[in-house]
Amino acid sequence: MTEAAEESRTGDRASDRAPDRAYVTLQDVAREAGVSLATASRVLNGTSQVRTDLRERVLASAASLRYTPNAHAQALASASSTSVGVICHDVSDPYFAAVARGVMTTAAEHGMLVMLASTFRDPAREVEYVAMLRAQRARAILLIGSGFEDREWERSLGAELEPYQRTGGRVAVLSRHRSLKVDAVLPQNREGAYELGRALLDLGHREFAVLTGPRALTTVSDRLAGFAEALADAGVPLPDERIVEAAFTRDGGYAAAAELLARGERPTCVFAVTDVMAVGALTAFRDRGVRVPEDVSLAGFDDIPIVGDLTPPLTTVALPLGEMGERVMGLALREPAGRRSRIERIAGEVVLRASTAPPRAAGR
Amino acid sequence: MTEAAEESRTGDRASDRAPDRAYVTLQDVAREAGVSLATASRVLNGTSQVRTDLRERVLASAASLRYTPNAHAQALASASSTSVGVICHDVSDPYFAAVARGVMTTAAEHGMLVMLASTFRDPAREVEYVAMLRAQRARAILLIGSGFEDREWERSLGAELEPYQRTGGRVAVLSRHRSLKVDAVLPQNREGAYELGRALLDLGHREFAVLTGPRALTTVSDRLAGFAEALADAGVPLPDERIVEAAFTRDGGYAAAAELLARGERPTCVFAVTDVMAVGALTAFRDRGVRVPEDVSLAGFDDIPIVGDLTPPLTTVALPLGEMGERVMGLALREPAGRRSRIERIAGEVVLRASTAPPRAAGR
DNA sequence: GCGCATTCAGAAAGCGCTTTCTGGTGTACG
DNA sequence: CGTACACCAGAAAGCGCTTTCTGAATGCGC
Repeated sequence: MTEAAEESRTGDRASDRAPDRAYVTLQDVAREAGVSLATASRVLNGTSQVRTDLRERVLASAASLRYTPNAHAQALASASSTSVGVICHDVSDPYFAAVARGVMTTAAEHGMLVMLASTFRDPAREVEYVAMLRAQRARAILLIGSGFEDREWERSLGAELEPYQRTGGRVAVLSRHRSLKVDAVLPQNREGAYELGRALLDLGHREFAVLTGPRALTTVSDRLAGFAEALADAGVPLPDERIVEAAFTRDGGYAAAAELLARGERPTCVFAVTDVMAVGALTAFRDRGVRVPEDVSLAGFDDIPIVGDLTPPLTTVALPLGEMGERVMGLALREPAGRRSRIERIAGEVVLRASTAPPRAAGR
Repeated sequence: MTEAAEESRTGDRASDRAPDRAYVTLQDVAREAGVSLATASRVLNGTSQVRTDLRERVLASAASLRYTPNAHAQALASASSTSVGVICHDVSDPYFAAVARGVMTTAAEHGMLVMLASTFRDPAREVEYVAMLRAQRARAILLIGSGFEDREWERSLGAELEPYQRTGGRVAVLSRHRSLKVDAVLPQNREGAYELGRALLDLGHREFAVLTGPRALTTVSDRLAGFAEALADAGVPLPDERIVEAAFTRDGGYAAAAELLARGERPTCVFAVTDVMAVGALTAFRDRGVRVPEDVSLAGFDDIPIVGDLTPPLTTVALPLGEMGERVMGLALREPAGRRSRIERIAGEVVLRASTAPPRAAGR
């Protein structure tokens, strides 16, 4: 308190009334308005009625002092926070970027701030971020991006999430996470892939290959299973050597396509489990003089914004990415309805574009 | 304190020792370890020496109770926060996504959480977000994305930022913001565009058009100025009707290219001020049967990851987007060196790809 | 006109931490 | 053997808010 004296001393030559160093606190506002702390708080939060003249004095002094409440103090005192956490694999992946856009739109509508974390596909980091977001008392935690089918990982993630939920935290996921009892938005990966398979069969293809990411990712295994099922139902084989596994990225797609050609495989149609991988595959084919769709048809999954601008535009299974983000955020923000976790299924729609065509008569 | 009794009462039938409803607090850890609050805090933060046996007891009970510190309480008590705010126009724009990736990498290295806000190019929202981040006592605020050349906006943004900085907040920007006294990472837009212009002139082009975003964006005006200067230096005209302004997005690029053709203009070379616009333009040309580069050469700016996968791959001015994100985050985290704002300039490098070629002899 | 319900402002008790300040040991030194 | 000094654990004072609790006015009914 001796400092207060000093402050006004040094301050009398400084700018008008701005405290030279420290933040403006609610206390300052109350003092300037000549009311108590409690009253100032009530006015600013509209918590309860306050006589009009006091009300206006508080508002005026808050404005003139450029008061900003300390969100940490508010969070601490009211045990509620105004931010949500979102964990994804990589913001720069167009799939996540599109979903994140939807998430942020809905968050903004609710006045929420989004804390975004990228795990760069490191499961350990995912668990770590959950802990950080828990520490921040995030209102909700959103897990965007495929789960891993890995017992140990599920266990440690669950161990972080469970106490968080028990103390009132909301959790919602996009994509399937086995064994996580949480609200979820589930793109119908299996069904979408099945229908894509059907559509490609209808075009006349019988020689398929698949470029895939790590099968431990639920998204990968679901899409793979759906596609394989479509072929199986039609009695069309999908030999193991026609399934090439690589990183779940553009470069992975490039590498997988290159590997496929290097193996001497010449399918008439290639399915990349994500558009991002398909983009890489497309370039790999181009670099090696394999024309799409004349020499090989190519299809992806997701309908990320760029695929319509590729040459040729990519056949894919369209998912409403932005809407998915909005819905998962919405789920997390809405009051939980009882003990059961809510599930929202999102259907994918096969969109045939110029990257797929009937196979050439000779089959090459 | 009467509750404590009740708690152990209700707790004796419940799960092992987990408090049924509330968070585990440092108090709980201290009690379980049989030490004082202060000691527990010191152990967990390594603030000062603590006798080994006490140390271990604290660590053990923290682990067994799955204690997570309340970040708000920490922030309040220590007046320092562990999160930084990032404001961009739109996460789903590949340019921002790439920069954001770099930002998050560096943030993660420093154990910082990133609060990401998208303004969707609404200046008012930008100011609003600064206020929110100020309330959150973010360690630093990063403004990613072009500034506006708009006096009123600058004034109100400055009014939010100034008190924030005065109370110890760091601010760093990517792109030029007139009149903001802050640390900055500045891509050399003008110089890059100048050199791109030179390179295109060297290919033999003399008939140019430019597809541009709103000129109030500093990034746009800088690139436009640099490009125009290169042409002027070579005595090549750039008539107004060859400059088409549209939204700063992929769709804007599409619309601008369509408009250019609709005007009956037939330049031999088109410069889109960003790759994102160039992507749209490329599709517009394709849709209208204008071949790139046979009928018209097309160049962009930024070198976003996708452009190498387009057909044809796009000539552009490459910027190290990820690195730019890392550097702006680094600037914000590093101790300010005196009163002066630090500037880091980032040079762009012209990358000629297949989307540009010498003009056809006849000039169409 | 008096008692009681009803408003509404202020006092004060936390929220869960960090960080002084205080005081009790143990060791080294005169 | 007593004093000085480290060293380190605990007590307690906040950090800036929200929210109960308290109490002083006011308005109303009978």
